[in-house]
Amino acid sequence: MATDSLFERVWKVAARVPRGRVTTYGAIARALGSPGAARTVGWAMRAAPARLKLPCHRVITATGELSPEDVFGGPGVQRLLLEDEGVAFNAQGGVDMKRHLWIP
DNA sequence: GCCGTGACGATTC
DNA sequence: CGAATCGCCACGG
Repeated sequence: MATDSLFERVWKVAARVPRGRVTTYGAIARALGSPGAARTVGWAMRAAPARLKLPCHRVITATGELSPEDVFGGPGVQRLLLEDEGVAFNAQGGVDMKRHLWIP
């Protein structure tokens, strides 16, 4: 363990995201000291082992857009999970980051 | 050590 | 306003 890779750091931060809140890839990357590694953060999420139980559904893009639904096992799954936690959505189908954006 | 790839981000057209 | 493009960084082969 102790793999100092960015991946593990991302997983650690993502696991700290409180319920009912969401964070962005760029925010995590920036918290890790790599503001331009937003893509790498998303990549880490995709490679995140399910056994970590990471609330990846709470990690969205800076525009409030959610991740590919296919990855969550079905369309609207991520949105349902967030709604269940009390997260509000815009008419555009995006998360209301102004109220739920959480930064490590 | 180089190339390709990718749950992004911001800018430009 | 919507779509397209470039740029960013890190990992795997």
